[in-house]
Amino acid sequence: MPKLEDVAKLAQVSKTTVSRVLNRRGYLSQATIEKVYWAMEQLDYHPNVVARQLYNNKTNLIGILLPTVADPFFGELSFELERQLYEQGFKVLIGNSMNDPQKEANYLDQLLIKQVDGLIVGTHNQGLKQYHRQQLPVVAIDRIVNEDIPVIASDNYRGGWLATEYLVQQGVTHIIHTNGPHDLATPAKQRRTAYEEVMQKANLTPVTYELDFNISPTQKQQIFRRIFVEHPKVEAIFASNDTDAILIQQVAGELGRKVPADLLLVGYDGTKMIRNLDPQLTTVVQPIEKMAQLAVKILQQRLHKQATETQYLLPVKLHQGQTGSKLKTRD
Amino acid sequence: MPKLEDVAKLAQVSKTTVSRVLNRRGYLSQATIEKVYWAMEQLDYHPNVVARQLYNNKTNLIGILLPTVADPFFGELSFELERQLYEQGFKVLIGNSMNDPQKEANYLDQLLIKQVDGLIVGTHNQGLKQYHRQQLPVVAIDRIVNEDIPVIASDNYRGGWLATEYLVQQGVTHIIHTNGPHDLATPAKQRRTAYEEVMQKANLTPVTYELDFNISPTQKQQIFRRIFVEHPKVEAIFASNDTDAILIQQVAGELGRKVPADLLLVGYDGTKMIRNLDPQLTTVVQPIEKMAQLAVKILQQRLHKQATETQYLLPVKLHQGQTGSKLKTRD
DNA sequence: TTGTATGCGTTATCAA
DNA sequence: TTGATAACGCATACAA
Repeated sequence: MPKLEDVAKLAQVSKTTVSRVLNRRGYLSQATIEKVYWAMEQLDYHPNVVARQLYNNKTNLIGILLPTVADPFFGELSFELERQLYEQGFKVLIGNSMNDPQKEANYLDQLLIKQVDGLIVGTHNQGLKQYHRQQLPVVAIDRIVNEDIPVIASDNYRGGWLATEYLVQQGVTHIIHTNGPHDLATPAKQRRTAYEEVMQKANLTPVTYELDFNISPTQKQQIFRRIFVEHPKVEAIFASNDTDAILIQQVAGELGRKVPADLLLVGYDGTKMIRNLDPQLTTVVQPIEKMAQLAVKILQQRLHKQATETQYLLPVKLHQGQTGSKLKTRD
Repeated sequence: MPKLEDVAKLAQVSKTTVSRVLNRRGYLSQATIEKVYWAMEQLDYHPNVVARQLYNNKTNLIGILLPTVADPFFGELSFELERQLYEQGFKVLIGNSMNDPQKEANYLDQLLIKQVDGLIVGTHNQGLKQYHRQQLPVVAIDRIVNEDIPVIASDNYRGGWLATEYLVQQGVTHIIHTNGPHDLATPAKQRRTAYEEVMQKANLTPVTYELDFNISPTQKQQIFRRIFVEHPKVEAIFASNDTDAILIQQVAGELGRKVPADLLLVGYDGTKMIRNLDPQLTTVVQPIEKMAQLAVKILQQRLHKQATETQYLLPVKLHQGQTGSKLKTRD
């Protein structure tokens, strides 16, 4: 690999001059500029990024820490984040904690130790005090990590409200909700809060099933079967994500209940992937692209030591497919 | 951020000694070792990775270049690759070319320029001679890039054979196949070859629809509708991937054809995501995890300048769901 | 307009 | 068993 010095020698100038040409700094005569470019081309020279990183004490690397990528929501989120960051000139180091606190801690150690300039986290596990150590700029997505870390989320309360209200308006009364474990500090809990409030306002009894994050689809199916056993009168289910909704639809099918005739179903997330695969699923759509966009913007502010809010809420909307209503919806 | 020198000062030894303790090299008295560890702890010292990279001329970074992550196959592949690489002590830089040659070239420039120690590529665009420049170790997955780059793929011919043969055995005769553009040098073309050979052997007429990679789901649906218009007698479709299969199923439904009663359907890929979402889909399962594993193993060999084969073929199997046969399959 | 010398944080060589 | 020093490749302050 040729280095600055080789170019300098070939162009018969000093390293400094080459560096200047490279970074377009200071005064330079057109003649030398051309000489240097010529030499760089001859040698197929490319600046050594690592050396630059050492000098600038910056890596231009952003770490992304997500619980999983198997869930389409996080898959799409990670994709969008990566795209946005790339456009801003950053490279991305991705870590999937797989909902494993140990694995998350490992990744974090790896990333923190001066490898990344900033961090975007969407992991569940809290208590990671290391986050705000070392002045490392951090932004959280959809997760509350820490007091002084800005959180980007969509309006989960509004999403839960929209979904539940929509079901209530369909005239059904036995509406069940599935959600994550209640001991987790995630904004997604507000979907449940909204669900319960809407239910109570309508004089209905809220019933929430809590599902652990790291259980297999098979185990989930078993829990969903239990819903129908324990609540045979169930008329509608508001699932906390689309994959669960689809699993529920299958389980319902097995048990002889057709959606939406015998069971109304509303999911959550509205990823492109699911909407391509199952466009008829009624679901609350999170603005994933905008969330990623905003996360990157806020991270930039942090990187430039600008002040930021502590929370950002993005609007959601209800995608009315066919699973949430017995009435024929307009096409 | 504390550096080696700070630790040295606090422990009252030289930088060299601290470095020795850090890397367990050379002779050291127990007393100094403990002194140094104590100092490192005091300062919460972590070695500067970038400085190490500069000295060693190695980044421990592997680039992954994939055409898209929206397709579950590549999504799962990228996830598995990342997991395997992480376990081997590598960090991963991911680039999604989005099937855009320009974007791929950009990513490549970024990655090649001495930022990554190796590359795993699964992109479509060939003619990228830069790949084998600079001795950079490269491994290709599911794509033929270049003579001297090892290719990891599953047995696409066998997969196409399994799918087509299975459909032929169902007694149907009008079997249509969808595949990517024929001018692309991908192993996936062998699915088509196998399809055509099996059809001809059975005295049936092969019909293949070619779909561009970067067209929208909506456009794809239109093409699929055309299949039913142009071939009203179609009894079965062997799609080149699962998402297409699912889109076809939807289009068929719209047109009043039920799967499998009025149309047999076999997909390709068998990702966990799709099998969770739609377990009844009959499909050819690619061993994604094993492919990732092997890719990383071969890359390691290349990194250590060991010889490698030029091609590696992994076995596939047919997942018999319910969409590929009118007969009731055993549960 | 261009060049010299120094430092970024680490590791290795050689000497003590 | 330990320490001084050079080197990795680049970019800047300062000098010319």
